[in-house]
Formats: sequence, C-alpha cells, structure tokens
Amino acid sequence: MPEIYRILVVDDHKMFLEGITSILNQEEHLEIIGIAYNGKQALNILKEQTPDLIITDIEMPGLNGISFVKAVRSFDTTIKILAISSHQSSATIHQSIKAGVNGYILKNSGKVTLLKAIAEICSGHRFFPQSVQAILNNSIFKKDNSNQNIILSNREKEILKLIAREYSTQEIADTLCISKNTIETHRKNLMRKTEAKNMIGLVKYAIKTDLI
Amino acid sequence: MPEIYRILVVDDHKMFLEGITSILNQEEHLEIIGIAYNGKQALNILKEQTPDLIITDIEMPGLNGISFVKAVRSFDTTIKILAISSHQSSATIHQSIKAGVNGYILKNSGKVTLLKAIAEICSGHRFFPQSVQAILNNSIFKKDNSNQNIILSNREKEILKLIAREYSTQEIADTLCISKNTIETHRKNLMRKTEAKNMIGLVKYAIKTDLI
DNA sequence: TTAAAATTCACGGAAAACGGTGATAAATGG
DNA sequence: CCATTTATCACCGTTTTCCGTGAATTTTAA
Repeated sequence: MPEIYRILVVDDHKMFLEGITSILNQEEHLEIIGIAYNGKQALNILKEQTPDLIITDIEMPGLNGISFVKAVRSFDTTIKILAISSHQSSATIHQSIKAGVNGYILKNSGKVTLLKAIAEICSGHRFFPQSVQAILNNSIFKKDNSNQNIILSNREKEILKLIAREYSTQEIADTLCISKNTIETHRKNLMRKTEAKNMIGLVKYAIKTDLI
Repeated sequence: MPEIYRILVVDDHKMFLEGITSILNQEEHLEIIGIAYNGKQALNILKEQTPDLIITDIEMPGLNGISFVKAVRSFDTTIKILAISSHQSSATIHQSIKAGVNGYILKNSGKVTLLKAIAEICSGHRFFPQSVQAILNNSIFKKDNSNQNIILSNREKEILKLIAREYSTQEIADTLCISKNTIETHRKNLMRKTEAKNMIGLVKYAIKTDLI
C-alpha cells in the first residue's frame, strides 16, 4: 500500500463534490487525482490514470453508480471502491455489494466515518458501518416487506413495466401479441412472487426495486 | 445589512453539512452560527439565536424542509432562507417558493453559485438560477405530464394514500366509515384531476408528488 | 352574502381485475 | 438426462374497477 492514497471522486452534485474534496484536501496522505460528475466521465479519467481508491455516489444521472462500479470491475478488480449514497434501500446496498464495492457509507455519516472508511478500505478491508448493516439486517428480517429472494423473469419484468404504464391486461396482450389469458397468468405469478395484493402493490414493488 | 452574514445551515447529510461549512468558513464575511440535522433541531436553535440567513435542505427526515420553512415564516418573515435541494421536481420548487424561501439552488450547482445565491439573497433579492427556472418553465409547458394546477383536497389526499396502501374501495369506505359510493366519487374525481387512466396512474402521481 | 368547492350519497351497466384450477411446450440448469 | 422454470393458453365465477349521471349538504372563499 502506498504512503499517499490517490483518489478519484465521482458525484453529480457539484456542491457535494467540492465539499468532500475540501475535506479530503485537509488530509496529507490523501491526494485527489480527479473528479467526475458522472460514471462516463469517470471511466474516461480511468483510461489515463489509475487511482488507489474511487469514491462514488450511487444515484447519478446517465451512467448510475452501480453500473459504473460494474464497468470498473470489468477491467480492474484491484481498485478500491467506496460508495457514498443517501439511498437507504437495502436493494441498492445489495446491488452495490454485488457490483463489487469495498465499502458503502451513507451521506448522513460524517467526516470521521468517511476517513475511517478510506483507511479501512485502503488497508484491504471492507467497510460497512453499523448504520448500513442495520439496513441490511432489517431487510433480512422483514422478509414480507422487501424480500431479496424475488426473482422475476424477463417476460415478467416486461409485463410489469407495461402494467406500470397503466396498460390493461387486454392492452398488454395486444401489445405483445399473445393471449389475454397468458397475461393474466403472468399477472397472478407476479402478485404471488411479490406478495402484492393488487396492481398497486405490483407497481410499488417495481418502483421500489428501481425496475421503472 | 450587516458586514458579516450570520448563517444557520440545516441538512440531514452530515457529510454535506461538513462540506458546505468547510466552503463557507473560507469566506471572511460569512459566519456559521449553527448547524442542524433536521427542521426540529433548527427550530430549537432559532429560539436562542437569530441568523441573517438559513440555508436548508428540502428533503429531510422528520420535519421536512418545506414544513420547516413554513414554521419559520410563521414567526419570522425577515430571515432570509435559501433552499438547497437535489429535488428537480417542479412541484417541490413551487411548494418551497410558496412556503417562503428567498432562493432555491440545486445540489449539483457549485461553490460559485452558492456564494452568489448568498450574496443576492442577503442584499434583499431573490435567487432562482437558470437551472431552477428551466424546471419551472418545463413544467408549465408540460401541462399533460406534470400539471401544477392540480389541487387535491385533504379528503382526496387521505383517500389517495389509502389507495396507495392497496386498500380497495370497500376497505377505504369501512376505514373512513362512509359509503362505498362516496369513495367511488372521490376516486373518479382523483382520476379526472390527475388525468390518470386507472389506480396505477393515481399511485404514480402520489409517488411523483411525494404524497406518499 | 353568495358563488364555488368539498364532501357526501345513489344507481346501473360494461369492463377489468382477482382467484382457482389445469394443461402443454420450450428452455434452462444441475 | 431430468427436474425445474418459463411461457404459453383456457375456463369460470366473483369482486372490483371504471364510467356516466344526478343530487343534497356543508364548508370555504370572494
């Protein structure tokens, strides 16, 4: 591990970006080698330079944080990645971990947590503070509310998206050129899987899991 | 106007708070007299101290920014208030203006915009940058998509919330102890007002406008 | 005070959703 | 290769939504 950690910061909120760089610049052993306002910009920077650590926001326009992390991991598995997010949804945290982040902290944590996260991650450990673990734990216990085991097929996702666009069963059948009965079967399976009581529940699920 | 502006900063994201104070502290004519993590804390500080300017986030847990601004305006109309938000929804901006903010900037604007906003507001002007005005303009032209003229009554909001909780018309009637027919009338009025095709559209509206 | 809006209620018919059951063929995965 | 999942389709009965129309009472605002 180097004496000085070279860091790339990615966040679409310019003000947050300036704030965080202002904090990091006060630390002698941390060097900001670049900033980017979105995943695409960050990938361009990574073509030229290789930081020790990437600090990235998760919710960003264009190429979002999770896709960005996946993209980075597709060509480099050694760069450390710390996700900073205001997203408290366990689905997002899980997705981030699956994508390959080394740590995940919330934006409402402070400077101390940030610096601790950087230190931990740069020395090879993972960093998921109590606050983040609590969210994951809750989601595990609340199996009824946000079950992670739900796996929807592509067809089901496709139909769910149309339902969310206020299409009726008949209209979906016409759109996909299949029987209305088939759509009804898919609809029933979707309700069973997501434990939704009706279409409203389905759409809320779709929104919650960022399907739409 | 004083030589030195006394500022109270309110934001639930500790990291953002530290970032912004770090930026403001570099300015000699700005003095941070307090920070708060939510509206309630901020109101407590205001019992003891009176800043020239309040910089507040809009989306906060507990007492949210808009309610906080309204609360402040109920006992003080002279304190300047600058809203900093990542919310790009025109509804939120309108609500903030209605609540009585003197300016509204987005979190993806930079230090320069922030300082300009502070200067403008403290000298008695309002500050709504191009980016914010663009959102408002778009929403006016996009009357079909996000009509600002929709005004739902309290009863309608109440019923919409229950709809969003997957309650059927009958269940809502039982909950509110009124006729099923009445609920149907409300439902029809809601659909007409929001131009929703069905319950799905209603719930999406509710989510979009942060009703639920 | 008077007009407008909000809240309440009713009836009837067409359309859609909901629930259960059963079944076939193709694709997938261990 | 074989079990599972996926995707397709059908039927039937009940419930709910959706749509139109009409109306009375209370509350609110000009």
